[in-house]
Amino acid sequence: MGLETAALAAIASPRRREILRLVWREERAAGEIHRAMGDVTFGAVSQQLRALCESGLLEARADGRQRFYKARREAMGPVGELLERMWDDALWQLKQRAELAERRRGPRAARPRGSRRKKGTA
Amino acid sequence: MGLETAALAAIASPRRREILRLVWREERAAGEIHRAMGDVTFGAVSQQLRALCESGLLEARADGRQRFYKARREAMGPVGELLERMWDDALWQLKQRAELAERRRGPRAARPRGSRRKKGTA
DNA sequence: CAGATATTTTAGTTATAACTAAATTGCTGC
DNA sequence: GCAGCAATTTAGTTATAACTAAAATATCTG
Repeated sequence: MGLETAALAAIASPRRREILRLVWREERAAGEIHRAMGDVTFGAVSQQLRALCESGLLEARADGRQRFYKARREAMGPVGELLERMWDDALWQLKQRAELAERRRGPRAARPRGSRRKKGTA
Repeated sequence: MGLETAALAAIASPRRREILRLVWREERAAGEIHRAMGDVTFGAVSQQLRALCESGLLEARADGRQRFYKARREAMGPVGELLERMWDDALWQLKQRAELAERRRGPRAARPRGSRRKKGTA
């Protein structure tokens, strides 16, 4: 099997790189991942987890009310090696941190304006 | 020197990958690159060339009214090796082609609405 | 200088990614 | 069943990337 384009898209985003690093060697529950990331809502993390699953880069396992995620390293091919090299590189770590800090000033407000629909009451 | 984040962003985009491939081993004029790509305006190509230069992945050389671009392979580190492996992979090539075709149905219309300003006549 | 050619730049548009807050779903234990 | 926690989903927002068409810039040629 060759290289996955999904893997390239994944590693282009600091946020997704952060998730991948957390679940690279051992599975973690969604909430645990969220807590480890800070400054982003649970919902946002859940969305990224779904995207990563759908492109085959993560696998999920349900246990009780928790869901455990783990990287599918074999699906990433050479891109995986690249990631590992990155994480071992001290200089790189600084850069990644800086980029994440920038991203935190991204889409911010999204303040609610109208009333919320109730789906079940139609 | 370590890995450049810019390189990751570059290889995540099929369009920029295409440009990089064209100027990987030998320099090419902007127009030549544009003609080789098809289905995109010269302006769009020029913008991508600028972005790639600014992130240090290409170098430019002016000669008469032409501008020649060439990849700065040494700035890409391990990402460069990854790209080379991709281009040698037949399966990958099919995928890349498909993705470019999709991207061609991206931002399309941009039809003009108002009159254009004339900068020099103020 | 006028015209042709090569490229860049600008202004505006569309599509999309990433996000938030709130609602919803699913499981557990009382 | 209902309260409570974990996680997901939804609807709407903001920021941004990629693009087009037109205008501008620069260089060469007669």
